[in-house]
Amino acid sequence: MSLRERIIHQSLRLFSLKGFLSTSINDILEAANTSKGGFYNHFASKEDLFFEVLNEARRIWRERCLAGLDEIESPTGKIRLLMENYRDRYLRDTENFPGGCIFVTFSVELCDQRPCLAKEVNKGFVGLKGMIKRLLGEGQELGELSDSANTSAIAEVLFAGMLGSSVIHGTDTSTDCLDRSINALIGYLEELKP
Amino acid sequence: MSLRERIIHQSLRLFSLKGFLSTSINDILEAANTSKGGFYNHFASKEDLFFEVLNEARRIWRERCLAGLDEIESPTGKIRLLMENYRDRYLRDTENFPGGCIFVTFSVELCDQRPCLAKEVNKGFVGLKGMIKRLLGEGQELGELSDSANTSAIAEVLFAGMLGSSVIHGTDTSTDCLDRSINALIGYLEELKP
DNA sequence: ACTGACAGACCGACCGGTCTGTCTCTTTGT
DNA sequence: ACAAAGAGACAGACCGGTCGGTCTGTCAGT
Repeated sequence: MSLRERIIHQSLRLFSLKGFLSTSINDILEAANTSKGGFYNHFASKEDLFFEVLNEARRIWRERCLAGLDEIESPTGKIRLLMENYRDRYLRDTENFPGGCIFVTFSVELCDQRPCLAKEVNKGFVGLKGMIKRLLGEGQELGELSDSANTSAIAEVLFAGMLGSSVIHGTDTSTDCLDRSINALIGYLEELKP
Repeated sequence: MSLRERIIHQSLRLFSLKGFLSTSINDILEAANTSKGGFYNHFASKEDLFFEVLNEARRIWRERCLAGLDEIESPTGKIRLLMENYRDRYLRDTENFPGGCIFVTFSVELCDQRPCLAKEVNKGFVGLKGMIKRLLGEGQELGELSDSANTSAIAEVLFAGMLGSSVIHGTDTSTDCLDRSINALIGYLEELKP
C-alpha cells in the first residue's frame, strides 16, 4: 500500500473516532508512520485530505451498503437489505470506522464550523434519503405498499432512524443496542406491507 | 446576571455550536466578556464547566420539552406533545442552542475521546428512551395501542427518529426540514392507534 | 545531474491552566 | 466612629505544549 493510500486509510479511522477538527496532522503522521514531508508531498492541506477521505468513505459505504441490492427484485426488499448492510457491513466495520458512521461525525462537528465542508457531507444524506423515497415509490407501484401510504413520510422516518441509530451506536457499542434499533426500523418497514 | 451564570449561558451557546473540545476557553471569555481570572475563580477546570453546562442544558430541556405534559391524560398524547415541544420549544431555541441539540453534539464528539463525559450525556438518552417506552406501555393498557403492538420497538423508532431529526436539523436548518422529519414521527405514532 | 519521495527542524498562532497584581467590600480592633 | 486587615472578584502576563503549515536537507532511481 502506497503512503498516500496509507494516510487516507488511517485518516479514515482517526476521523471516524475523533472527527476532522480534533484529529491533528501529527496523529495522522504517527498512525501512517510518516512525517510532515511525506504528508505534504501528497496533500496540499488538511482540508484537501478531508475531501479525499470523504470520497474514500463514500466508496466504502457504497461497496458495503449497496452489496447485493441488484440481485433483489422487490424495492422494499432492497431497503431492508440496505439497512441490514448498514448495520452489519458498515457500522460494524471496526477496521475502517471504529468510531461509527463517519458522515454523522463529520456533519455534527462541521455544520457550524466549516459549513462548506459540511455541505459536501450533506449531499450524501440527500442522496440516501432520495434513494429510500424512490424505492418506496417503486414498491408502492408494485403493490408492496398500500396506495394510501405516504412514501415521503416513511422515508423521513427510516432515514432519521438510520442517523439516530448511528448516534446510539456511538454511545452504546454493546451488540444488542444497534440490533434493536435497526431491527425496529426493519419491523416498521415490514408492517407497512398490506 | 452574575458572571458565573453568564459564563454557563454563553458556554451553552458555544458548546451547542462548536462542541466542547473545539470551543476554547478564550472563545468563552470573549463571549462572556471576562478574563482567565474571572473564569477560574468560578470553575476548577474546563471539565468542571462541562458538568455545570450539562446540568443547565438538562434543566432547560426538561423545562421546554415536558411543558404541559401533566395537563394531558392520554399517554400517547403526552408523547405527541413531547415531540412537538422538542421541535418547537427546544430545537428551535436559537437563543440557547443555536447549533442544535447539544446532547447529540456532545455525544458524537465525546464518545471516543472523553468516554467519562460521554457517559454522563448518555444517561439522559437512556432516561428519554425509557420514558417513551413507559408512556407507550401505559397507552397500551388504556387501549390506545393494540395489544399486539411491540412497545419496545416503537420506542426505538421514535427515539432514534428524534436523534436523527436533530442531526438533519443541523445539516439543513431550513424550516421545512425539521417539520417534515418530526411530523413524520408524529404521523407514525398516530397511525398506531387502533 | 536531475527528479520525486520523504525526514524533520522550524514558524507564528493558539491551547488549557497558573499566578500575581489590583480593586472593592466586609470584618475587626480600638 | 474609623482605620487597619482580610477576603473574594476579576484582569492579564505568563507557562509549557500542540496546532497547521513551510522549508531545507537527504537519498534513491533514472
